[in-house]
Amino acid sequence: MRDHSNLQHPCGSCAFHDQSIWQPVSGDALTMLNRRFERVPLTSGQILFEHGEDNAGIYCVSKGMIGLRSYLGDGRSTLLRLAYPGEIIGFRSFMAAQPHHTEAQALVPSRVCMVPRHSIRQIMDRSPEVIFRLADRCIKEIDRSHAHIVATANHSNTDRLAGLLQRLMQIHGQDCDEGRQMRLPLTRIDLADLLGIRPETLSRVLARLTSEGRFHISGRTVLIRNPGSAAAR
Amino acid sequence: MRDHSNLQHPCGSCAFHDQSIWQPVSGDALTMLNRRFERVPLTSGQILFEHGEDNAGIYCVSKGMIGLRSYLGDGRSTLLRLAYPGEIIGFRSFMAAQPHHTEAQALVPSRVCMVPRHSIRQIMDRSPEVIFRLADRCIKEIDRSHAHIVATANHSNTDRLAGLLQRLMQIHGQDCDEGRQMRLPLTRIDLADLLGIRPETLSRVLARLTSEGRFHISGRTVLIRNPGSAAAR
DNA sequence: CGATGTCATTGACGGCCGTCAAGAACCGTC
DNA sequence: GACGGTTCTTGACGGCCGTCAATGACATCG
Repeated sequence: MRDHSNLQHPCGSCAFHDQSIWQPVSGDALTMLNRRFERVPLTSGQILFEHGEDNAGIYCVSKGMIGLRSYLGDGRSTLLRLAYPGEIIGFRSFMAAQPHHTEAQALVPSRVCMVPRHSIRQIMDRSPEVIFRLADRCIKEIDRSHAHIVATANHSNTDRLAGLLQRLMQIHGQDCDEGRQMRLPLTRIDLADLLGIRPETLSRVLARLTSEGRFHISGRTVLIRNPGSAAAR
Repeated sequence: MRDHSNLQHPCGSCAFHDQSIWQPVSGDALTMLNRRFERVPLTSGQILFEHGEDNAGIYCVSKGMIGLRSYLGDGRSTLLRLAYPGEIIGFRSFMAAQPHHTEAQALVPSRVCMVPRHSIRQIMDRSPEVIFRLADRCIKEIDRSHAHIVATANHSNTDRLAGLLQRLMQIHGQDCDEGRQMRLPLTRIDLADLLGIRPETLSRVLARLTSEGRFHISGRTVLIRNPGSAAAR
């Protein structure tokens, strides 16, 4: 449709290209996006941004897994949620025009794609559709939070942990002779944070799941035999 | 600045007029807003919209208190949050262009101001600033959810209930000889939902707070003596 | 006024969770 | 391979929570 249509889109190589918030960008804005777009590799454990830091832009996870933590006044932190490829992080801080309220850390070797804050405004002016894609991600975040509240109120910690392991297994696991196996990408403390319980309790819930035969857990190795049943509970 | 400047703004009579998402509307859009803007009184217990219903527009609470519930498949529901004057509801469904995922119910006699869905798009086209105000409310909702997760992970139910009662007391209470008093605007079941516990447990936590002397609770009547200390905990 | 249904409290009981503390397993580095 | 630090597990214990069940309080309606 335009004379810029032969320009390559920076998200073009991503599997979730269609879902990218930058997908609607074209024309002049696409040229700008290509110039300012930056791929950032992250080692396991590396901090992408810290609590209190000024917003540098919006990040889209393209590989790996990013953990978002909330820091309390006294230095303690709570893992709030995990972000996977296709998800964007840093948008809360960007939209509120405030410093980050959370810390982002790569929990496995990862890569994110960053678009600087100043460029985003210009891109949005030329491609307003981006705003609605961004709003859509906000909605998803709200839905996720609501689902979390409802799950907390209606399911036992055991069942919620089983569901969490199931989801992690889908993403991080690989099939083997006995079923499906993975190396847990999270510490016990982080797992406990996601459920809102203490690490000691988490150890006991894990032991319970193992003794019930639902999972076989040893250290960071998790195995599910007979992955026939797809439903989590 | 414009020849429409003598037009009255429909939110003008609200105390939180400055914060209204419609505050930036002016000119032609203000005329349209005035024509489509509708004040809806609600009796206590009245349902504003139901789960599964199509979105009719965005509502702004102008008086009273609205409860937002999530319905599960089996008919059980969970009170997710309370909305007070100045807060908007129905925006999730509006922005996602989906039917409502929650049910809104007036928990005390209330009034909301509604702007129909079709008009909002036209108003937004003329006053794009409204979009950013709407986004700001999304951010607030996300922040609220994050604070909820952190509080659940780091505070006992007793302390969280004390904090909730304190906040309710600020809004619904009135000073009396002995301190500050209110009639609880929530059933035990709804209070329990907000904390993610069972009604029976809530009764016991309330009894605990009373026996500790932090509150004096009898039925729906709650009293705090010596309201000197302002902090919740 | 009595009937009815909802809301709220209380008791008993088992089990789960939080806390403290000690020890085991795992990891990196040297 | 030894070391030190972190992570993880386990035990003991008190207390809180979920469940079931029964009772009491309250409002509404006929």
